Amino acid sequence: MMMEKREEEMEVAAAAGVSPFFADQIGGIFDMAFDVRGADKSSQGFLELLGFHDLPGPLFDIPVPAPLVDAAPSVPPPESSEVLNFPATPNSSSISSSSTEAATDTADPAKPHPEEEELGKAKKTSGSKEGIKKKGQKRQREPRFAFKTKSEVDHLEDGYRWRKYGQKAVKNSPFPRSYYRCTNAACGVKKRVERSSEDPAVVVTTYEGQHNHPCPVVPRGGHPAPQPPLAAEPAPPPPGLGFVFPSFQAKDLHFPYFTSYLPPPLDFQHVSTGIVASAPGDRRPCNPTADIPMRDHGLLQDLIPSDIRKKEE
DNA sequence: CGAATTTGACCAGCGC
DNA sequence: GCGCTGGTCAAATTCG
Repeated sequence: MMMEKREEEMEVAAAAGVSPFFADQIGGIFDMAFDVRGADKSSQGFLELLGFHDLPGPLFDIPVPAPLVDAAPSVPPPESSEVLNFPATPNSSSISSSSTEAATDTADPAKPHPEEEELGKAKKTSGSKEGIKKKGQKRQREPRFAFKTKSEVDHLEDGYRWRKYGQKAVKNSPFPRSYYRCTNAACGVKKRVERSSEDPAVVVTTYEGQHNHPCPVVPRGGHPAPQPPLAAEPAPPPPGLGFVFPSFQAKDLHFPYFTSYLPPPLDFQHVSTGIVASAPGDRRPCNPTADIPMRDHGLLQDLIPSDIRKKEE
């Protein structure tokens, strides 16, 4: 319906914004964008939103021969941004992202804070744990962003543990949409996973909210991801999604045109082997790669490399 | 036995 | 107001 419409629009816009960079600069391997509406763009970069606060230099240098998921149009949508994304799970070969529903305007002073929303989240049945939403108050949404991944598995490993709490059939799609919530009781992050009706091989994952805790990082069915040496210096859980790259080494990854941000959540162990946190010390639990001094350009800094920004300026 | 998943029901929001 | 769809709950079921 309308939500669907909106989502479609967002996705299109996302795809549109991506291509120029990805298609030309990295062979069109990745094609993604994030919807960070609702986030404070002026003070919080996308990576920060994700939990990537201190990212190291050139991030990735992944020889990814995989095909791209989406073709890339050209005019970047005004409100969507693009960010790298990577194959995450075994079988995933390529990724693309798309912004999704507008995370409702957190800018609107009249509307409650995301946190408030959590509390006020309407629970139909009275006595809900989550509280009761005030009447007439629109449901507030956390900033969201989505990305597409060409993968055989629906649920991509991102280092966090998720509990599935629902599944719904999606209109105009033969594939159901699954709803997951972070298993950390204090963490309200959610994510939706669905397959693209257009390309069944493509999994669309939409994250909503930010993790407020360190990631458990214990990739399913595998060796625990090499955790950064945090023991001596436990990093506080970043107010971001805190996506994880359980087992990849930043130096092994390099994306010339996207050196100031990291891609979202994904398990790189199947993309690049032998990967380890690139540097000890100041590392967050879920983003072993981290150290890139980031200037505050708001969302822009996360999306467009400085040299590109200069050109555009 | 606890945790995770499945699944039907219910509610909110939106367009008509 | 009605119908449709997305999103969430929670009981039942399955899994480890």
